[in-house]
Amino acid sequence: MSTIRVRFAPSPTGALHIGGIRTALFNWLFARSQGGAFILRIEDTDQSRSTDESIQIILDGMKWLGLDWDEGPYRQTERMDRYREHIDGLLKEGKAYHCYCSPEELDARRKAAMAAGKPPKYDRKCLGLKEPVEGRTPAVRFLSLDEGETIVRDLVRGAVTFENKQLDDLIIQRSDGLPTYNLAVVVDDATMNITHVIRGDDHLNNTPRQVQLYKALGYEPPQFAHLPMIHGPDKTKLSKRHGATAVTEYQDLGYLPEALVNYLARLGWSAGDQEIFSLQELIEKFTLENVGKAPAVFNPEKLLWLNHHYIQQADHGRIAELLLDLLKKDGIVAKGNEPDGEWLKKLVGILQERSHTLVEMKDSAKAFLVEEVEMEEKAKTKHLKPDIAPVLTTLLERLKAVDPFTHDGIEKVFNGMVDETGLKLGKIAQPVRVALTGGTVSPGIYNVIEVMGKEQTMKRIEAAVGMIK
RNA sequence: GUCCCCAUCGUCUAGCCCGGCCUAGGACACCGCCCUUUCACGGCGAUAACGGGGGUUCAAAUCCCCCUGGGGACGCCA
Repeated sequence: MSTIRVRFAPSPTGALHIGGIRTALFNWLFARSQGGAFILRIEDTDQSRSTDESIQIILDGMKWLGLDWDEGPYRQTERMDRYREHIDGLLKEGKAYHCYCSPEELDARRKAAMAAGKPPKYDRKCLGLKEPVEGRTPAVRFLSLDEGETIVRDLVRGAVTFENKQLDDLIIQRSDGLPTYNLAVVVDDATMNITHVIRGDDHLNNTPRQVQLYKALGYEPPQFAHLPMIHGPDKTKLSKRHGATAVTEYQDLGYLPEALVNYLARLGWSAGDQEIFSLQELIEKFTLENVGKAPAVFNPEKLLWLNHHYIQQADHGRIAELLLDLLKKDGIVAKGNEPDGEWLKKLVGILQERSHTLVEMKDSAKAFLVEEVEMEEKAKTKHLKPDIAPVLTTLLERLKAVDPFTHDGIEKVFNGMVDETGLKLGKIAQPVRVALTGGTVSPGIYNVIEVMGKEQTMKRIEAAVGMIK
């Protein structure tokens, strides 16, 4: 039994897309669950669109999500000799031929065919050519079968039959001498001994041609598994116009990698009723049999719910570090002037359960870190009225005496105030909340006071009383 | 237009392969109630789906056919 080898083969032409990383995840999960190898290969044969920066984005994204690879990253541009050999071989055996048609001519003929209701297939104009065409560098086309049918046995879809006459002679080498995707992918998968090609559904139509190429080249085709697409709310292929689709965007939006992984895993795959999976559980439970066939609409709300879940679960220290990064990025915390680590953990502790993202947490944390609170006008006029000033002043006095300055002691002071004044707790708590945080929304007021500390609490309540007068 | 794929709550899905246990289960969202010092969290509850038509069968969400609908591919992109 040969070992299982799978690969993720992105093209470095921009952001690392949600759909792409989902494909990577499924490949990775399959490899890890089967004890196979996961190979990373960069498909950069299109030199006009590939960039090193994009490669870095791919590597960073995969590392962030914890998808480690066993081999690579290989780059196709480093394997040109291999492609050339294969192409020359096909040429020699008459399984490929030179084509001198220009892209413009081809485009015109393709459109004409479509308009006439015919399959937009290459007309083999150059097939019988004996002499080179003057002044043109040829591309190379693969001579495909025009009779019979090619059957793709797909692990998620079953047998898919294509009539060979529908398939045209695809270009395997550009006129600039570089191989095209269809050739490079076949040569690489064959020579890298890839056993399972797991990729997006949008490649299903390429598969019969690739199968023919494998055979023409004398290779055994691998097993195929085509994953359903991820759609936007309008049920079309997920793309930029649907909003955040890049992995880095989710990172910036304050999502935890385990939330994204968990969410993506459940898009097109399931294991009974289970919703929450650790990476380890995913590895244990992942099978291609449980991959669905229908496309899935990307649902940001559910991702948000998962992110909230993982923020609750996460270690306070880890969240504190991530939070600190965001705080610095926003200039709320200056470099060299970081808050105490233990204190920050306490802050995380009270912010955690109401934060769905790290960015949300950062916004709530701001009031605890700035020198001067920004007062929301509406909150101020509603809660900081003259009649509350004496209450705040009394409260201030009593709070001053609380020692240790912790939740329970603070609570006693408030309860005492409620008993004496006959006011409802909310009537006292809200003004204090506004005084301390500048707004009407925050964690429990005793927690806020404790974490803010005696000094800041005094200062801010005093300032509020001053503001009222 | 041609080819290919797909079809269960608004969304992700379980069930389908091996028909009966399905009065179709779970989750997100939404709505209601409870908890409550605000906002959340949490708890409880409700609404909500087998696209249509034909078969096959004692019995179909499950098997077959057609229709419809949706998607994808049709590049010297990957």
